[in-house]
Amino acid sequence: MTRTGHEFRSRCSIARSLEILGDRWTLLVVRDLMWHGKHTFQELQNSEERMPTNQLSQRLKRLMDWGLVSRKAYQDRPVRYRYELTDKGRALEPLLRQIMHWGYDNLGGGFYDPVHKKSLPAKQP
Amino acid sequence: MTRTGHEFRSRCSIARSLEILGDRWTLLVVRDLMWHGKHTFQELQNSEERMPTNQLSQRLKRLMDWGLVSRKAYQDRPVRYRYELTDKGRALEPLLRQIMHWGYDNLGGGFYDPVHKKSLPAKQP
DNA sequence: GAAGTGACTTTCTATATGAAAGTTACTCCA
DNA sequence: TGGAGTAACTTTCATATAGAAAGTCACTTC
Repeated sequence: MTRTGHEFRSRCSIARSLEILGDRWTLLVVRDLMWHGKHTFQELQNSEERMPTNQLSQRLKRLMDWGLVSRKAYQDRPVRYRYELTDKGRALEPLLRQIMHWGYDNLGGGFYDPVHKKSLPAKQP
Repeated sequence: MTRTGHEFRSRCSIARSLEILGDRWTLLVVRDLMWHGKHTFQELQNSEERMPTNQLSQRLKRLMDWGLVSRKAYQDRPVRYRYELTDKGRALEPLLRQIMHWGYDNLGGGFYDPVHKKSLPAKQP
């Protein structure tokens, strides 16, 4: 399913995925929606990495454009939104786990997210 | 294993991984080294996506800094290099497969790399 | 009526991206 | 002997994106 009006730079499905996911923030938003129970704009921007609000706004827009995230108003006057992953977004879970796994094994440990929220000892090479 | 002098922005292993891999090009270089038998500078920049040479140069440097790629001269006068994945780099294979898989399922098909080099029919949603 | 809250948007500077051309150190061929 | 070719970069430069900070809007609560 391609977004209307978008031309991919390549026929490779990895290159295509990277056009949407290939930056330092997008997958952190997905992580927070998937595992950390963060669903409002405020909650998302209060993550450890402190994403700038303009980027968060942009990324949420892009994720919605591509159908990975949807939102619905949880109140009117003023309208406020709750963001959630769609099926397409939830399908990123194995990918997220692989990234986490590689980082944990190869970049000196760190948090290992969905399993425990605490730090595990770094693997000794 | 952290690179000397580098401060990660977060303790999350996903955020850490994205500091190294989170852009539109890096994983394509890894893909080409891993599956497409491309090992020289020239071969790498002749990929379908036509990565600019300055970016390729930069990315190879970063990948070497982090120990995901190594190179050795395959000739002197003038010296020319052959790039290869290290174990740490090869450990990205499952991640690459997951990205490919997600893209294939969710972005209208495209090439499905290591298995066949030809296009498969797009999955109908 | 003043302060607070949530969800953004705007502004601004710095860094990164990408296209193109240039450089270096050769080899090969006429 | 000199001109063309080749591989691996580096440099230049215009444009785009990133990131910090402050501002806006539509309320609610004290």
